[in-house]
Amino acid sequence: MGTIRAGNLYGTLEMLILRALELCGPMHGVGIADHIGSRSDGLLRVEEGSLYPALHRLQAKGFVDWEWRKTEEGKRAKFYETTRKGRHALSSELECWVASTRAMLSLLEVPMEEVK
Amino acid sequence: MGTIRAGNLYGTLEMLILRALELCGPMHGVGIADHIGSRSDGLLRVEEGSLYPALHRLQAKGFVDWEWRKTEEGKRAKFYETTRKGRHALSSELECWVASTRAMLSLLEVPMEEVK
DNA sequence: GTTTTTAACATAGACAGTCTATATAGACCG
DNA sequence: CGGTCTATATAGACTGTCTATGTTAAAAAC
Repeated sequence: MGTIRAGNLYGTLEMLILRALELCGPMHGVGIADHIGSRSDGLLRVEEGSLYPALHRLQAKGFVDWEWRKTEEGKRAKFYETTRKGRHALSSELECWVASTRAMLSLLEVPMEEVK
Repeated sequence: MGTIRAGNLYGTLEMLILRALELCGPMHGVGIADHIGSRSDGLLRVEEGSLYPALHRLQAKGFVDWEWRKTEEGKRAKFYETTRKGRHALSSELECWVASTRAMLSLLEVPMEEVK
């Protein structure tokens, strides 16, 4: 059971990005993708073709801001951070996701030991 | 926070159906949808336009069988049940979903109390 | 200081699974 | 027999992902 099948991020990517920014502070696109990939042991992989459209949607909704900065290697990159509005949206989306995940775990009768 | 937003079932519906059949025995389409809806307190709602295509996909893959029977109200309905192949597929899909959910919970830093 | 390589951003197009809306068939009822 | 209800069915829109490819600017190599 190596990598997750396609479509498994569906509907959760914007939330993952917002939360990563909220928890870790400003990051650039590739940094966010790396963060998600490595902190999930490569289980959750974010492709560039999903990442940038998601970042643009978040920006269009006013959930993130960005500015050009330099990475540690000296490359220019857009560093994103959440806005107040974005954190607000994240909070309710997260609540909603947790509720539906709880419902799924109950419906599927997954023992809690397997989740913890 | 009433009903879950659109798209939240994405990628999990076939698993939900298979698991419902595995746990509760043969059911017909509407029965499955009702089961999922009521057992999640209306949080997870399966629309007919999602349900039947999913059932057809499951059948095409050989994961379910069906036969005409009568409901308690005497209406004819297709009663579905899982095949051996379907239970096998369910088991690995479930394992995969649990793993990615665990990764999400960790990434999002959701306290376990909120899930249990 | 010119060329090559690389990191980061970007986008077009395919695809899959959901949703909305509508349609059909059979059973029961008056 | 016409009306209503239950269950199944499907067309078409929409959304968010993926694959594949392209662009830009800075660093590295020479």
